[in-house]
Amino acid sequence: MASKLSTQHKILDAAQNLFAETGFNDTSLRQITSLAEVNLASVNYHFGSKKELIQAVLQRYLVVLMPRLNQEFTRLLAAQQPNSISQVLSVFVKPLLELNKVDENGTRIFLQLLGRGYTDVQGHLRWFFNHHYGAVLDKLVLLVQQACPTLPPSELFWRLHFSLGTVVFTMASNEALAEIAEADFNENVDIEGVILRLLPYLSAAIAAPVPSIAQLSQTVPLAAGEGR
Amino acid sequence: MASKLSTQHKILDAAQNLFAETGFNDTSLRQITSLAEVNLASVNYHFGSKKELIQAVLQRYLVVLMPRLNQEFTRLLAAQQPNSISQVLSVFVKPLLELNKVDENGTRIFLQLLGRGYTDVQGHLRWFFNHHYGAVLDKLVLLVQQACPTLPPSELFWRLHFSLGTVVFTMASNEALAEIAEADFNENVDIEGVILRLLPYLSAAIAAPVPSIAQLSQTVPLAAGEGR
DNA sequence: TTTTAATTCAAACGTACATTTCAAACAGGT
DNA sequence: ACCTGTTTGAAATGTACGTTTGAATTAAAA
Repeated sequence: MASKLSTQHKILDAAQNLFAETGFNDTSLRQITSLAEVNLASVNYHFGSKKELIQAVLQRYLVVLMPRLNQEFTRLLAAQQPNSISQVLSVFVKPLLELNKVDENGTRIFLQLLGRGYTDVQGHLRWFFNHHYGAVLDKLVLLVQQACPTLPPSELFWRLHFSLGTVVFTMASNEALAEIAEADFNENVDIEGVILRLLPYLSAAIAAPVPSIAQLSQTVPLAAGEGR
Repeated sequence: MASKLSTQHKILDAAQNLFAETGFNDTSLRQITSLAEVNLASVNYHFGSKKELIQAVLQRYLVVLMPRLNQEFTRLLAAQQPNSISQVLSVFVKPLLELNKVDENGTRIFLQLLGRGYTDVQGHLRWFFNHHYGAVLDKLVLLVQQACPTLPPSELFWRLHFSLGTVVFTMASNEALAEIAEADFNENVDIEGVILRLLPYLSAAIAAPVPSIAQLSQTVPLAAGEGR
């Protein structure tokens, strides 16, 4: 402990925590450098710009997580019989929790950052992500398709994004949620506990039956032209 | 068409669209007033501050939506036999779509604003919301409890927040998702379509079976002390 | 018409931001 | 010790922000 960290490392540590908590645009370089106890100019010296700092913060986790996920996906794809949706989602757990080796609270921080990347207006992040790791995600889509062969591709697309929303939002408000859960239900709720609760929820959600139009209009008797 | 709108109305219309698209903090009063074609100072004259403008934008929808939801919840609670989770979630659809009478695209805009309220750092919004409409949400919790009597209260708590995350995140990134869906699947993805897709997903998710510890460690053979 | 209040307007205020600059401090190799 | 390239430091640049001000304009009341 208390080992001498490089300026770059101190910046990355401070930046990730502030980014996760406040978002990318609402965190200033002044907040980062003052928390990191480094000079303001050192961010631009070491990373070039705020934009590149954001990418560097994410990259630190992505270079660990994505090869691990890729390896797991490849293993599952090689199986003879198709995997269940529950099996597919389960392979996320270990690689995600191993991010705690990159940094204390790494799992939570990374997932929060991921959420920020989607909700904040950061077009460069989406490009950065898809460009570097699009192939890995294609394997995931393929696995889910095999697990849920009756699901139309567009429905699968939406449900995967619904699920991303579940995870990302949960991690973003993790602190508040854990407090309430602890106060109201006397429950120990660390990040691993939340992830394990997510699995059955997401499995059932992704594999939910697709109702026909007829079934829909039965439960939701909505006249056409409801809008103005 | 082309009717003379009041300055306040023009500000609200411009503000809601920019807020929904870019977020609260990343939208400046200068963008708003220039889109509304009014003077910069008129925002502070009519609404007092940017913070109060944000609340006014949301309030325009909440005063329509929440009494409608309250009425639906009360009706369901009066039923003799408990309602299914699908029935409970279905009552959201009509009130939400009726927001299109408040403003063209009102449903989409309101849900996006709701998402922004949770992901942007806007503590005053969370207080504002819970303080004014907390009682309505309590009825929802009661209805879901009745629909899923085997679900432990703590699990229900988590799943409702998971579901909130799904909706909020989906709406926050609605634009990007709709673009991709249109490009990849040639699908018309209006807000009603997304809502109807959410219903079976959320119904199955909330009512998912709760796996025992034994079942969990079977699918996820994770050694204790995986983190640092 | 005159008076009075409500609204709009251009301009400025003070603050915070990302980024740049250039001199000072530091490092390792010779 | 001396040089050389790397890193840090304090200060300044220019831009954008929310908010305030006070005069000009409009609309309504008397």
